[in-house]
Amino acid sequence: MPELPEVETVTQGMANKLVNKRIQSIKVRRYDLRWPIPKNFEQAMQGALIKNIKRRAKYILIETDKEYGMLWHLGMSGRVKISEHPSKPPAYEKHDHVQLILQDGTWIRYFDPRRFGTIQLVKDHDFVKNILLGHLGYEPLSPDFNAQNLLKGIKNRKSPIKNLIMDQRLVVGVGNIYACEALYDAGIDPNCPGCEITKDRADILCKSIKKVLKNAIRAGGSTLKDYRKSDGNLGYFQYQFNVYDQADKDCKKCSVKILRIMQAGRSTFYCPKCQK
DNA sequence: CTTTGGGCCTGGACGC
DNA sequence: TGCGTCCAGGCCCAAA
Repeated sequence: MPELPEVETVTQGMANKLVNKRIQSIKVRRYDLRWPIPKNFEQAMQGALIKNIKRRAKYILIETDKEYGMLWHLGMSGRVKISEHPSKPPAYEKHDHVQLILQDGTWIRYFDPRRFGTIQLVKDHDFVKNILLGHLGYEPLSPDFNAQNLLKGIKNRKSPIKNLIMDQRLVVGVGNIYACEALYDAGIDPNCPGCEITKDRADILCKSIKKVLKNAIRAGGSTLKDYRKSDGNLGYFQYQFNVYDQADKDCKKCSVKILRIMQAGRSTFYCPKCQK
């Protein structure tokens, strides 16, 4: 379920546990992810010192002192398991595809049933070229993502606004859940064509996207501690959705039933009365 | 150029 | 218990 808040939470959790530690051993159990893990992955990362871990869009970038760093993407079902304390790793579970063990005994695993995610090797040059300056749009929590720039991106588009805010080329990290939640918060009909969004409403939508994502990150940060104690998974937490997956339930503001429709092959949930 | 739809995978929920 | 169908949080790519 990783959207930006989940990836941010996972990234922070990994940074806390891994930075300034050295990789002692690596095991790739399955190479055939969405894009295959390179054949030289184990050899390339063996003995690497992890220097820094950061997020860009829904990618996790792990910088090392070697020629290559790592780029992780969780796809639809990817999770990161990490030991609470340095310890011997437990038996592998099905879908544990990659394991790293650090010199202090901390272990970390990439788990992904659907294998829509990936782990790649990247050089610093690639980080910039492919990720930072690639097709990816604004980071939603940065000041660059504002009403003016949002409007510029949608004013000539006929697509529904919901699909536009999920387009990585405009703004990154907003997936199906938070697109629905942000539009509900903003009181905007997800069907509204981009070209019909006014400057004032673009400003409201921008603020709603930031608000919803920040709230989710905060929720992740607080429940993360509890959850990690139990089973070591990072970034999967309960979040109280107002509309997502709430079809036929009463809108919290007006009690009208929440609708579920399909847009570009994805489910959209919204309140037909509060969202115009 | 924009927009739509299919595909990648596995697994869980549901109806019969 | 089993079997079929639908659906799922991302993303790319071909086709219209």
